[in-house]
Amino acid sequence: MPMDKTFNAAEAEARIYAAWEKSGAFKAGANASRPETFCIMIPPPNVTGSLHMGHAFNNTLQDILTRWHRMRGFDTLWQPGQDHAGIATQMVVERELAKEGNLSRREMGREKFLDKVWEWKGQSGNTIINQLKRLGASCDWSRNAFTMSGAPNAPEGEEGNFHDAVIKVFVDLYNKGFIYRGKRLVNWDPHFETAISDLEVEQVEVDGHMWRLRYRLEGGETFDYVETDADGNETFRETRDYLTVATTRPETMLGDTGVAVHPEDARYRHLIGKHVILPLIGRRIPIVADDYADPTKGTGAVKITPAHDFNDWGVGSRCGLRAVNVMTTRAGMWLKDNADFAEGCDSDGLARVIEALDGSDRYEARDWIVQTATEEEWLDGIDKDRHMVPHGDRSKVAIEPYLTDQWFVDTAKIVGPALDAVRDGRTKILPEQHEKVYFHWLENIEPWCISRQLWWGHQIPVWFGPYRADDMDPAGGSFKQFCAPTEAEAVALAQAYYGIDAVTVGTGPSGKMELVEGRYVLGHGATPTIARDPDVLDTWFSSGLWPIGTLGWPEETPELQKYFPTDVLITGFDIIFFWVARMMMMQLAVVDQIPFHTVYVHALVRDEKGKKMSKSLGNVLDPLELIDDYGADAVRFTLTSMAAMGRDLKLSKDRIAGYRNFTTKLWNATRFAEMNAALCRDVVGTEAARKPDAKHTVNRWIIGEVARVRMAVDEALASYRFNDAANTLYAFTWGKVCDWYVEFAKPLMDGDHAAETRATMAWVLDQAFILLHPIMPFVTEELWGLTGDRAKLLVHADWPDYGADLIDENADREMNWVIG
RNA sequence: GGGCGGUUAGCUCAGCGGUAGAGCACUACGUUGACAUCGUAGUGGCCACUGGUUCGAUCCCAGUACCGCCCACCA
Repeated sequence: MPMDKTFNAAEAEARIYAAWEKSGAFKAGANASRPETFCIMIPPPNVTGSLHMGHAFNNTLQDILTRWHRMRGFDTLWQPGQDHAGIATQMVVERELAKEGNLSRREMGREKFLDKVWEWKGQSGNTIINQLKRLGASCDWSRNAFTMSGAPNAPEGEEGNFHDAVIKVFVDLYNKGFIYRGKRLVNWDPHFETAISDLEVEQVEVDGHMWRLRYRLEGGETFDYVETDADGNETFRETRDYLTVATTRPETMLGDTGVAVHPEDARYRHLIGKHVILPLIGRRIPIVADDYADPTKGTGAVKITPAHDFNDWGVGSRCGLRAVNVMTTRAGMWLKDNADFAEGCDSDGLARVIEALDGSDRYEARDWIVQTATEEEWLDGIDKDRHMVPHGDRSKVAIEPYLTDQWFVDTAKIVGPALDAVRDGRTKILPEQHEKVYFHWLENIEPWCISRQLWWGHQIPVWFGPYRADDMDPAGGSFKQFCAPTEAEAVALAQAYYGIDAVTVGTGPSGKMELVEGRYVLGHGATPTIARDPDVLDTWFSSGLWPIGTLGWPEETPELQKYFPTDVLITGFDIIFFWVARMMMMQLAVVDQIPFHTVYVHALVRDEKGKKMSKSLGNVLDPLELIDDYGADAVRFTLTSMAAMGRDLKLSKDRIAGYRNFTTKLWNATRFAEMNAALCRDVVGTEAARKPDAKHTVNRWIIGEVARVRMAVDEALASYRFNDAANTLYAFTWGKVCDWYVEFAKPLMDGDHAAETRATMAWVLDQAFILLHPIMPFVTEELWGLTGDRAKLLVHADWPDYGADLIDENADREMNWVIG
């Protein structure tokens, strides 16, 4: 039965993928015939996720490298898995619960909610895996990993030890002094009510206002406000009894504890040390000198709100200003029962703002304050102002700098080795331009806030208890920390610390301290209770351990010994900081080895206008639809051909259609060979891997072309020039084999050269299938199966290594004369 | 404010110290026995601009313009 005229991708792909899996073709070490290993760690997609174009691109490149190495006989592992994605997943599940009219997260409580999340993961967690299979990804799915596997509340079927690895690393880094807890200003997401890291904040330019407020000097004092030009000539003079400050967030004035001016600013320096009276509440706040105040900006005088602004926090600590928090975790105003806030305020003013604003949203408070300032004439003016406002990257709401206790990784202490490894070339980042970005970020690294006020994640393995009498925290107020991998070990630490066995575990640390003979001791009869920190770790803390965690660390598994350090990490530049830099730091800190020797950073897949594809913009191309329409091979080949380093790629359907046609072209060249009994199965004595002994110029020429393309493809892939590999193969297959060789071969199918031509054609096509296989595995697999008895071998096809010795210069010359 | 990238055919993009390349689109012709998801032939470019290096620059260097991105911040 003759071949169909086209490759039926829709029918064949699922069948072929199932056959690959059934044969174990993707298992670690499959087809290994040499000692070298090759290992790629998949960037774990969110377990809530579904395949988008970026995944398709990223995984196509990984699959090409993986298949190429596997075919060459490397002991190969492409390690798959998913990330639990704390905020994203919690968000999705909460939304689902709301849709179904369930209890809210808080109503159902932590344990029940986590059960729901696991349930949800069980239902939809395989979505992305199945989608990756449709792409043709040759991962070893039997090793599929999950960043929450083995967590205490994980259900049946979620065994694994990733959780153990995460907890062990936390404990290790804690004991080494690389992790600490501190009260600091953090980026607070009022929607999710959690701290987030600097990286999870995105600056969004918004139309806003700059309001100028007048703060009266204490005691009705006046001064002459004088402006001068560059030459020192007076340009303006006015007697004032106030200072004007400017702000884009008037509601924060309730937390002001100072006004800063530059120490050299002639307009104000004589006022340093005096006080102004905060409108509304009458708080008396000092005028302080600090370089932060820039005489050229605004009015030169800056209101200082240490509890709600990062810069102001710095000024406050330099100048000894207290921090007054006036907001709730939902960014409403917190004024009632707020002792810090009430301190130093006049009682009438206090009562008034509490009445008007307590509990109200920050933006309502802003409006009220502006309106009141207008009515009471301490609003100096309003300017329209377009400025950047920090937003949560998930919640899309404006974040608030917020004063809380959080856990931090002291990144400065572990960043050195990660910098050195790239500086000395043990790890290369391609394209090189990204190394600069990597260096710049790491050289200026800030402490990493790793605690999140979420439920879905690895709970922080620290239990709090009261301080012992002879070990009081000099700062006071804090709790003794017991950091241990398990509750039992934490209790043991506590027992040792308190010197008694009767330590209980509760929901809040307790145990009374009493003053006895000048020393604090645990109260008579009171037994100390310790309680675990309810917070969880930043998702990236666990995914930062992906390379060792997926290979079984801390156990010395054979896979860990064999495949670590891994070889190449393929990822988009958008997570260099989130993930790559942290994997470098963490692997080096934990096992003192680089996680991979090469980082290939690819560009983003964008829409036709060059915008990042995103659901909210509605400009996404769905790779699965494209696979349905054009076949996985066409999608893969398109992405590969556009994968030039360092430049974003914009997808068009026309282009994909073009590469779908390419698969048809290859298919039909094979069909021609079939009609002429010029396939491997037809050619007696021809083993696909052996070059036929050809005499005719055309045959000698095409054999040389095959050798050339094999060398070019290897060279391209070895240097990660995926587009070169694809375009070389395209030009070879279509431009050389189909346009010229098949045409020249037609008349040779009868006559003296018939046998050698058939053998040559069979060999050429066979080689084309092999060389194309990493990029378009489905159609080549199908063709391979059709053309010979090698179907079962195909997945393990041996990659050829012939070279220049197959090139026949004389044949080249003759053919070039004909082809031109 | 700091940094990075881009500007090449109508469109999307490769490339490169020495007659400018691909795909798509377009034009004309073609039911040749692999393929109309095709074939043959063709149209189409001062390679952003200005200087410099060079025997020679689209390519290297400097600057300009516009576009895009990243980081930091604007009280």
